[in-house]
Formats: sequence, structure tokens, C-alpha cells
Amino acid sequence: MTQDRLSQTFSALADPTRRALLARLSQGEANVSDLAKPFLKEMSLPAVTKHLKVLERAGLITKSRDAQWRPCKLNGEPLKDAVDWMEHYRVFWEQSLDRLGEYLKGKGHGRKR
Amino acid sequence: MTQDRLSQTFSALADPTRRALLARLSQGEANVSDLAKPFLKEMSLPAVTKHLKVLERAGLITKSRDAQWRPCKLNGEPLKDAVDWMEHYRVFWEQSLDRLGEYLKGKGHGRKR
DNA sequence: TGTGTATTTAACCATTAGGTTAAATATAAA
DNA sequence: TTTATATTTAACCTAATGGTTAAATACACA
Repeated sequence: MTQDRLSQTFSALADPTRRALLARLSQGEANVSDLAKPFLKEMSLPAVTKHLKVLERAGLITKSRDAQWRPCKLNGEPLKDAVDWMEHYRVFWEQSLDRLGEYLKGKGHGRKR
Repeated sequence: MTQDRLSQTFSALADPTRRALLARLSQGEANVSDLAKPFLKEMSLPAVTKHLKVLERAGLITKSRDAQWRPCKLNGEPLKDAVDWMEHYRVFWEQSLDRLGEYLKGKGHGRKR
């Protein structure tokens, strides 16, 4: 199925290998074999290539060419829409922290000691 | 595979039906058939049940019991970790906006007219 | 023109995801 | 105890995911 943009972003992020690749790329450009190195005990090079392709199709990275190397660069823009979507729900994770905060501040008016 | 928490959250969000279910629940509790109603032209009730189960396993909703109804309630906490992860990349979507901002402010010192 | 290094593609496989229909279960109420 | 409504489970199907190995391609250089 041709997924909508947001689904594509979220499903690209739904894999720890791919998140680790993005984390590595947040420190700077790197080519495929550099990126693959930390994973070659766990999986093959073509497996990493496939993960990179998923990230590329999601627009989260772009590959350029330098001789036989393919330097990859992180592109954060798709994350903006994802975060924007999630921000609508901020109240749903902050409300529980509020309750915790009020409890800790002793606003319970003597309830629970 | 038993996924890590973050992967489970992102993959739960990687489906438009499930995001729509969460959007509906952000307006308040609803039971399964209420939630399913907008989707029954596109899919069956058991399909919706499955989506709700995915959201439940991801900790994004909780179901309670009221006679034969199963009221569902949104739980935003897993989204916090997801947003926290993404915030590390904020600079990667803001930097391009900065460049746009600087361009618009004419900070280009005459380059590119 | 080979040769070495980097990367991708092809062909395949097992598991998961997302859907279906039919049957089972839970609960209230006649 | 039957009936009606709400929901889930079972069994099944197809396509997508994430991995493999082997072969192909891209490029620099002796």
C-alpha cells in the first residue's frame, strides 16, 4: 500500500536499527559502510542497505555520491509533521505529571497524610 | 518479535485508522462501537477491534467495562517518550526554516540578489 | 584491462500485519 | 430462559517486513 506521509514517517521510526542509524547521522554525514559497521555482528550489509532505503523513501535521509561511496545525510523535515501531530496529545501525558506534581506539592489538603 | 517500547509506540502510530481512533478518543471516552462507526464502510468491526488491541498493547489506550460496553480511554504517556526522542532532532527540521528565515530577512549579504 | 573496495540488486524465506467471515462470549432485559 | 446488543476470538488469506546469500554494479587505480 502507498502509505500517507505520516504513516511512512512513523513506520520508518518503528525500528531500533533505523533509529540508531538516524542517531548516528545526527552527528554528521556518513557513508553506507560507516553506518553499517556497528550492526554487522547482528545483520548483513544488504540488510542495512534496506533500512537505509526505508529511511530514504520516508524522506528522513538523502544519499549523494562520492566516487564509490554514498554519503548519507539526515533530513529532519518529516519529523516536524510527526511532532506536530503528537503535540495535540501533549495534555494527555502532562495531565498525569500535573497530578503527580500536585501530589508532591502537598496540594492534597491533608489527604494521604 | 517482542518490540521495545519506542518501536511499539511508533508502529502503533504508523496507521491512519489508529491515529484517527486516538483523535476521536482525545475528545473523550468512547466504547468500541462508537469508535468503529466511522470506519464500518471501509472495514469490519473485528478489524477495528484489532486496531484497538494494537493501541492497547502499546499502552496508548485502556479499556474498562460497563455492562456489555468497553469504554476506551486515551493514555498519552507513551507519546511522551516518542516526542522526547524526536526532540533530539528538532535542530534538523528547524535549521532549514532558519535558512529560509535568513533568506527572507535578506541576511544573504547580496548573494543571490 | 584487471583488481580491489563500496554498494545495490535479485531471489528467496519466515514472520507479522491487516483484513475477512463465522462463531463464541458477555451482559441486560423481556 | 430466551432474546437482543456489544464485543471478542478463531481460522483463514494476502501482502509487506526484515532478514539471508549470491551475483551484479560503480568506481578508482595499478
